[in-house]
Amino acid sequence: MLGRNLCLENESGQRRKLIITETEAYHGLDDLASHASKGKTERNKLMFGPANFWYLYLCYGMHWMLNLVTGERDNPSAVFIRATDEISGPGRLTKALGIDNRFHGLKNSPLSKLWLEDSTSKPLDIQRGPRIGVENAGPVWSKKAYRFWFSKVSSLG
DNA sequence: ACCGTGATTGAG
DNA sequence: TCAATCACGGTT
Repeated sequence: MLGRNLCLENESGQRRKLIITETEAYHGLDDLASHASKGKTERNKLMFGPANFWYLYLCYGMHWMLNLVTGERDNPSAVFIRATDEISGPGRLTKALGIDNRFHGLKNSPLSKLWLEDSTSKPLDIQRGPRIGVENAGPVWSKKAYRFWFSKVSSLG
């Protein structure tokens, strides 16, 4: 997903496309940093469904967090979108784009007005490191280098 | 370092 | 019921 475009269509039919520059992986039932690690609940049940659906949840009562379910049914993995070009921070991203729980459970598709597509740019310098804000996920999972980002792109014209 | 803010969760 | 938690962001 890094380097791909996050695309949004508003009520007027205008489209906005931003390059995804930072993501985090949340990897299955074992991942103590993942909502899914405690089993299926009302909030996270979407993660246990098929891949390619948006998973939104409210964090700290204020910030909508945008994820894409990536694991197939009963394999609750997801990718958390933390930043794009122009917008840093997962909460600021959704706020800037007007993304909230209206997209929760919708498919990654233009029909949902929120979707991914290939970009004309490719990341040149992908880096990885520990995920943010998961210090309480235990000594192993809090340190996994499951955050990915880049700063340079090559334009394919 | 601290706190706003409110849904979610599991315990009782 | 209820208290603790929380994949953040802005301010001290």
